Amino acid sequence: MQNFEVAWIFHELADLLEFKGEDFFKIRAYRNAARVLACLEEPLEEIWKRGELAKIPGIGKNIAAKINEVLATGHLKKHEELLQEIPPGLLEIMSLPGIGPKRAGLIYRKLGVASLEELARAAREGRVRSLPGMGSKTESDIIRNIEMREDRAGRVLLATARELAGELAGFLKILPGVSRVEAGGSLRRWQETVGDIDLVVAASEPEPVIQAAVAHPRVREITERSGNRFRFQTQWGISVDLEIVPEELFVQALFRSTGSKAHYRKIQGMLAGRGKHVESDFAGRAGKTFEEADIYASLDLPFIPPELREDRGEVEAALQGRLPRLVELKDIKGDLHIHTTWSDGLGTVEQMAARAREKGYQYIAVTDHSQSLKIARGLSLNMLREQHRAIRSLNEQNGDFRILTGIEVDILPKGGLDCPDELLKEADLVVASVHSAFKQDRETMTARIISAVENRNVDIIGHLTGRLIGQREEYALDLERVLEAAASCGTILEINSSPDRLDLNDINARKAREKGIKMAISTDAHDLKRMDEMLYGVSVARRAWLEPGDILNTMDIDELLQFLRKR
DNA sequence: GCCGTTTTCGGCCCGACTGTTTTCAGTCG
Repeated sequence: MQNFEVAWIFHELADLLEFKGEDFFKIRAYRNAARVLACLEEPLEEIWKRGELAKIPGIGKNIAAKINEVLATGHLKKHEELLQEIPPGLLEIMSLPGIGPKRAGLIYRKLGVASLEELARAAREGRVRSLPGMGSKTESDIIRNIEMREDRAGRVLLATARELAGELAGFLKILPGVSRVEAGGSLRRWQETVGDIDLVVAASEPEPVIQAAVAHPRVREITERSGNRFRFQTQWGISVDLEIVPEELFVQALFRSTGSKAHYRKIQGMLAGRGKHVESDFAGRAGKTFEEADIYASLDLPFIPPELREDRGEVEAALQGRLPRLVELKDIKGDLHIHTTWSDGLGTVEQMAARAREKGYQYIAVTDHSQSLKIARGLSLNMLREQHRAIRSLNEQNGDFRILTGIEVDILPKGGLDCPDELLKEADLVVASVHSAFKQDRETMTARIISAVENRNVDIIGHLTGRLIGQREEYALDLERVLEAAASCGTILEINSSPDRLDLNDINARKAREKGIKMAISTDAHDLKRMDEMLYGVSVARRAWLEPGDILNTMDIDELLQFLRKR
């Protein structure tokens, strides 16, 4: 069992207990445990075998016993019992924005509604507004949010899909007779969500591959099968399409699988114009193998990276020799949005810095939350001063690595920042973000954010649109005006690498680039593990056609400090 | 539930917003 699978049980347990109206602190303890377990770097089973579960911070005697039960039996009795008692659909209802345990309970008791589907129907029929405390606005919010969820039904976050794809590909690769395995499709193009995983396998014989795949613990059943293609359902609810081809056809199969359809068709058309075909002209044979670059080269085109293959002008740019030199993970020299134990992070400043060093970074910026964000233990002004003193003294000890003093300052509902300008001025780097009053109207929200963009002390605007993929829509915002303001003030916009944020997204980041706005790719990490998510931010930047020069944190430390001073 | 200790209980979490009301409960970050 993977750590996050154990964590998930406690996460769900907390939701179930919340529905039952259990003690707040007990629920918080379970939530905290789920978070800590999901962030562990060592496999939980190892810690368990050493008998050191209760040594994990946030895990006491009781939760340790429950983890023991989960690892020994594969499930948790208390969790299963609650699932029997409470319809699982209620948890989904509770996860809708604006609906918590009380309202879900009310909806269940008064309307007999226990699933999203039933709730959508009840809302459309105007039955929800009859409940105390709920009116027509709540009703239309419910409908909108359920529709948003339906839109992405069956789609999963890129990071989740990549994890599963990596595990399956690693497994298939070592089978006898298998020479190459790669994921194609939207996953290879690094789309923010994917509908299913496409794996292309080069193997001498398809049958042994499929037999082995079916035996993999993550695989539930084969759902379709035609020729050399197999579709199966996994334990994670993600479908996998497996295409098994002889090695000489691997590259063309991968190329086709990668798509996008529009890009593929365009290339196909251009090849046809030269009397060529992907299928017949790029099948390898004895002494001759092809790579994707050969397909492009036959059209006198440079290799087009999968992230660009969306038919958004990449073929035309390639024809004119104007393809960007896309930013790469190795261009990144530091992380400019990091939380620590001073606010709601799980790692200390020293730990986060040490990890950054291991990654080969030259710097990080410690940007803990500001005073108003109470739930995240936002730092009081005095604590902030104290933290910055502590960081300066740390910097004196390690000469070749720089920790920037910073803050993620809240952009307050009425505009203005949650920290006086004198203090912001002293910090090396200021990220300003919205964490409250998401439902303001477009005009108010736009003015609010522009007030931060125009503040001379603000360097970067964090997660600009506030969306959480599949969970929360972006707030109402005149993006065009915000971009204009950022361009004219030289304010930097963040590409937040969190797999459920990816905010700015590819489209908006490309717009920003066209306006000459610089961007910072940051993880917003709250623990060591999530510092690894930088690659997802980089993938957004690549899909947005960004080059190293567009990105603030590709700068060396000296260049960065000079740049920040001049702003 | 966990944690820490002033060592076995008391503290941990709080203010603002929203949609509904007409004074506030529920939700959120």
